[in-house]
Amino acid sequence: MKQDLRQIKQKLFQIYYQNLNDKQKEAVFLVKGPLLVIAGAGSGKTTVLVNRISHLIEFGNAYYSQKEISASAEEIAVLRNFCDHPEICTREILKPILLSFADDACPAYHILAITFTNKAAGEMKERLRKQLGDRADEIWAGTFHSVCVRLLRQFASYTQYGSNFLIYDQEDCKRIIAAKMKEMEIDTPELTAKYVMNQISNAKNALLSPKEYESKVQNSSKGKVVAEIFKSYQEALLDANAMDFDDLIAETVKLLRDNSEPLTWCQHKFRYLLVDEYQDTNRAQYQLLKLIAQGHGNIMAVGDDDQSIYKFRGAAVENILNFDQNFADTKVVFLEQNYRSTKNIIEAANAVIAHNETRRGKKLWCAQENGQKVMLRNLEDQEKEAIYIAEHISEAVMRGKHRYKDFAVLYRTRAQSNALETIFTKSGVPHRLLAGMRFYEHAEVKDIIAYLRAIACPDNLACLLRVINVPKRGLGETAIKKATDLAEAQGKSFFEIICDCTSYRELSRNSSSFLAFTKLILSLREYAEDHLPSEIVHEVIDKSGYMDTLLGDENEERRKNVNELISSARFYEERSEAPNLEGFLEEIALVSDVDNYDRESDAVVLMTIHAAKGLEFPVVFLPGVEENLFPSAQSVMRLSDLEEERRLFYVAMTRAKEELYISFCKRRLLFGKTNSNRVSRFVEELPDAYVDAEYIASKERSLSDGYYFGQSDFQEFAMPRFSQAKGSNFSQFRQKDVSFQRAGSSSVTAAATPPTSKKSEVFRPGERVTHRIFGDGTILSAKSYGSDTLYEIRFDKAGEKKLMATYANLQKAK
DNA sequence: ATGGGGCTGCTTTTT
DNA sequence: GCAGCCCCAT
Repeated sequence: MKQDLRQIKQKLFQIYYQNLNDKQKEAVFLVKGPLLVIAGAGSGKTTVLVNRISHLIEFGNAYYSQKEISASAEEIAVLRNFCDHPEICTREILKPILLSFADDACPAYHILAITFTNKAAGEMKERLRKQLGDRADEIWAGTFHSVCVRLLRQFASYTQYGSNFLIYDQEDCKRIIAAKMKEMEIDTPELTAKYVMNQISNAKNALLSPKEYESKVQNSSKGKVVAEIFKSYQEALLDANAMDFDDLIAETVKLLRDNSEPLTWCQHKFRYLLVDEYQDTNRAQYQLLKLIAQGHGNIMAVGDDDQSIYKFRGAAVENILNFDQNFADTKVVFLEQNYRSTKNIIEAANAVIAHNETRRGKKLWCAQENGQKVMLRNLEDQEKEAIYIAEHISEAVMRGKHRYKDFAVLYRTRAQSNALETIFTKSGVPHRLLAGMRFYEHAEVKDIIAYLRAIACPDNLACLLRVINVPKRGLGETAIKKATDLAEAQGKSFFEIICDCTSYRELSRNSSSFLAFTKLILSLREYAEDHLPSEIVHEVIDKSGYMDTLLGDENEERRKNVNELISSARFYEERSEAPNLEGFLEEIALVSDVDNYDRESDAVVLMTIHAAKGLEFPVVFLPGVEENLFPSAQSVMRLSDLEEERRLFYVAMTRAKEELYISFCKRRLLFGKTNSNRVSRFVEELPDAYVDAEYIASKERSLSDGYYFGQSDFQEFAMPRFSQAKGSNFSQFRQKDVSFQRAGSSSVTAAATPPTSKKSEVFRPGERVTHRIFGDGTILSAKSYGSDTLYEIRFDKAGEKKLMATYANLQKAK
């Protein structure tokens, strides 16, 4: 009987979550102990995370609980009846019953959910709020960095830092490193600030202190120099009471590793851990999770080893590959059903990623129809490629098949966006370029923020130095050097010294400039005491003289960005209970970008593949799929790098829901040089069965100079693009590609012989014709354009169109 | 102290 | 092809 009741309980939970598939349910029900969820692209992992959290809060371990359940025979009969008739079970009916099975339900404030982006955290909170109401706000949901900041401020007394420490971004850090290197007179050309910064970041990810790092690199002269820079860099940060992004994690690990009180606090506070995008965690982040999960072991990691594309930033794929070794008694659930894409796309992506050796091994499947094959296209150069994409989009929009916002163009490097943007603008295709530059990285924005920081903490040298001569106040390098030297010698802060500059003979020459600056900062600080952040920004621009640098037509973009900053301050003020400058600065330190991807606006999206991770689009274009570009030239030397490129390609492919267009060029202008690259090896890995390799090499008649009309005409001259598909299969395409390689760049066009396009038949007004895409129609007019003819045709279904005869490929209607 | 001119060197970047 | 850096002339 008991056994029976347990089965009934489980069956009822199965019904309650009938919108999830079996694997997803498994990931929701297995709440105790370590769980690894390998979630393929488009497999509904956010749904799983959200449902798991609300399940934890409402039912705890109810599903697998061995807890005694008491029920009368009557009650059991009722429940059994529900089991037999799932169709009558609404969630409202089931919920009170299931609540009576709850075991060890977990209050929301005992749950820690970690994501990688603020956006992901926001989306998760949003969905949780829908399911749980206000309770959702008690969940600790945030990025690794924001969670660490919270802990570090709370337990600052255990660290070397004050609780109001600053967070330096990469640019701040690079400046400091570059300055230190200059100071140390390092002139080894291969030791760039960038390289050193990377080394230091790696060391911090490996939780090495400057000292430990030094002893590790004893037998490398380069390493020894880096160790020196690392040491003085770390001292500079500590002096300024500042941490870089890597410190936020590493310092938290140290805090919990070396102090039992904060550790115990965390372990009691966070009874359940959930980590999203686990494949992107680094070694320090793993250590952090390990520390917190120690004891209860309730950690759930969701991720996809095949989508690990941030190794260059320190992500350790091993974390997800070895999760079951790192956490004892791990259960693993594979989410392999893809709800996003059609079969051809999924199968093609599966085939490509199967070439990777270092992976768990997973095969996506989908219940959707085959859909269109993956379209492959070869073009002359990046401009023709961009025109091809623009045209295709225009035509599809014109035919009413898609809207602009259904399209995404994803590329490997940002440099590729130029050609695309230019052509899109010329041809009137509405588009938005994503992440051109991150908002908070614009110099004008950073300048103003530095002012704000200088106001909030006038003893912070870096902020003062950034703004002391912006706009120009006649305080150059030498004047500043004198003041910093004095500060050091006197054991006073830089700000104190320059306030008191009349007392020092060395500073007398610049004393009026120094005083003007200190007066400015002091008055701004006074102003800040009783004004809102947005007002302070205004005041800063007004009183500092920064306004002058924003005037004029050429500075429109800068003005826009400053206004954007003011808007974000206002936005912060609206949401915050007690808005103040410190709060605003805290918020923007960990938010790199105003999330400006507006799904609603009807425009084609252009972005890097990295930026597209996690997103999906009905139609995806992947331009520039060529050797040396994708995979990038630097990545082909090492297998692990090449495999990361393949994962990137896999991520790109799996963004597409319905249609995927891959293209590559015969010639490509990159870094001011024209190259001829072979088609990417990844394309060769696509099985013929899923690919439509229409190969219209130099038959870019449509793309020849004569074709390209101005903005408004452009969309009118539609033409079928895939009319030559018959008879050109993929293998054939490969052969042609080889011959092109041998021919060299001079005879590119010659080697790539187009399929012969026979001269079109001539039609007269009134005649019935058939078009491959638009179907049957009647010719309205025929005008001669040089050697070609422009038809006006009224199609029965597609409406009136203007088409050029040679491109339209019209047939006499039957 | 500052601005212009030549030189280099270049992926990807959730925080 | 262009941005960011360094050096030199003002």
